[in-house]
Amino acid sequence: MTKELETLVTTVKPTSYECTITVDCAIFGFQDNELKILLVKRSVEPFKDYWMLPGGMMTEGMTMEESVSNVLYGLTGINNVHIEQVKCYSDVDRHPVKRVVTVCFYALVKPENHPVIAKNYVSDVVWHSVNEIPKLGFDHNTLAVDALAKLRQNLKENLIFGELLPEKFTLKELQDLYESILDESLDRRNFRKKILQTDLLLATNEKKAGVKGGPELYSIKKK
Amino acid sequence: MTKELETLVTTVKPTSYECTITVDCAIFGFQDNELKILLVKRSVEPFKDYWMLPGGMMTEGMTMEESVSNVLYGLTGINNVHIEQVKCYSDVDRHPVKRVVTVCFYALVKPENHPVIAKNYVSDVVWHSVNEIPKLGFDHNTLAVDALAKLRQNLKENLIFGELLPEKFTLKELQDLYESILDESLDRRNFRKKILQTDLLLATNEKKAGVKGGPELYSIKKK
DNA sequence: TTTAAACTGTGTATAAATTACACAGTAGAT
DNA sequence: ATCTACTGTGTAATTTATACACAGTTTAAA
Repeated sequence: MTKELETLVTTVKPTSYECTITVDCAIFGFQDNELKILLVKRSVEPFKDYWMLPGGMMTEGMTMEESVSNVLYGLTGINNVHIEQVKCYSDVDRHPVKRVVTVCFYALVKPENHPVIAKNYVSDVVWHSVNEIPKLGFDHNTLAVDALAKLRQNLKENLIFGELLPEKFTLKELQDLYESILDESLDRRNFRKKILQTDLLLATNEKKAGVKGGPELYSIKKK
Repeated sequence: MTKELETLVTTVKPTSYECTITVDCAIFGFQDNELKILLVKRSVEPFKDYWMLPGGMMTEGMTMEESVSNVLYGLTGINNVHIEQVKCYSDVDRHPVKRVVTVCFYALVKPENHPVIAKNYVSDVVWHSVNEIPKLGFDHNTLAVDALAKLRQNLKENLIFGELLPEKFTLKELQDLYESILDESLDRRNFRKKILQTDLLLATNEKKAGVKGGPELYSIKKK
């Protein structure tokens, strides 16, 4: 009981208990008509040679969001990408070296535009299908599952598809993306109807070459 | 640029940067037919005499969830209450004394069963209507708004109403609760139809005394 | 104890949203 | 020139959500 009360009454002092905070990011990309997640292989202990979600420390003077942006920039060279917070994880033993609280985010990027680079404590980087994620280091399987669930939820609620497609895309490509993320197949006519009446897309009056039928190219309407 | 790369490559070491973490909790209760939120008045600087969400430090050896439970226990004496994580906040300057990252939760409790107590750095405690929350200390107005939004979302998606009602309640009481949380009025017959076909409720075959019409009492079905 | 007031409990018709489904036209490949 | 694989389009059927009224029960007041 004393312990509980102690927690409640302790206001923050310069000497208060401190703890390391990291950010981890589920980076999703759409490649070969499939939703992929970016995994990095760790070259140092603990969890040497395990695949993991890319992440890094939250450092002095930076918010978590800024820290995630830096992780993204370092791996893919991308800036200014939309990220979403997924959840915070604080199990006492989740990190073997010391106590580390982590906050998970997800981001959506276009793999083809941003070749990924392995460096420093990362020995390998790969775009991996979300359907068969291997055993990851730390508690990253949990983070990955939660991030994907959050992405699906956001897609259903808000029709957000961020940076996953090229600037100009056909409705078929968009539908493939949706089907891939939601892992279910959608009726073509109904999908088209629904997505067009949201007024989120702009017809470019260009047709995509190289594909039979000559489909219209759309872009995302800037509001 | 050097700073960005540095962030990415730094794996956690025993000497890694550390930061204080707090948990704050939007405690919702249903009282006088209205959704209330529990606010505490702070008796110490900074933000002396401001109303705030109750909160406390995340301490060594405890998860955030455990820390929140302790905050709840200290204020209301309740144990084992269902809590939901809302979001993590990491603005560098959100706390004037030192850098503090906070994670916000919400909890649902029955005010009548749990008289609240002001003690230690709290000089006053009050159940306050969610519709006119005053200027709170720190960034707690943001947390409160986000917590309420999350509660509404969860109510709509999952029909969760946790500990907000007594063990046995009438459909009218449940509807009042919904209307209060969602801040909109619902059709009585449609509400009844919808809630009964979810199969979440159990008719007790008892009637509530003291109210005209003699309404049936229901309880939440244990699954 | 009678009456009035306030509530409970119930079903159906209408509107809105979602789903299922087929064929003619166009571009690419042979 | 022809075949193939794709695009683009509308309507009917189903499901889901909404609107709405009256008879029965209990309490409170006369």
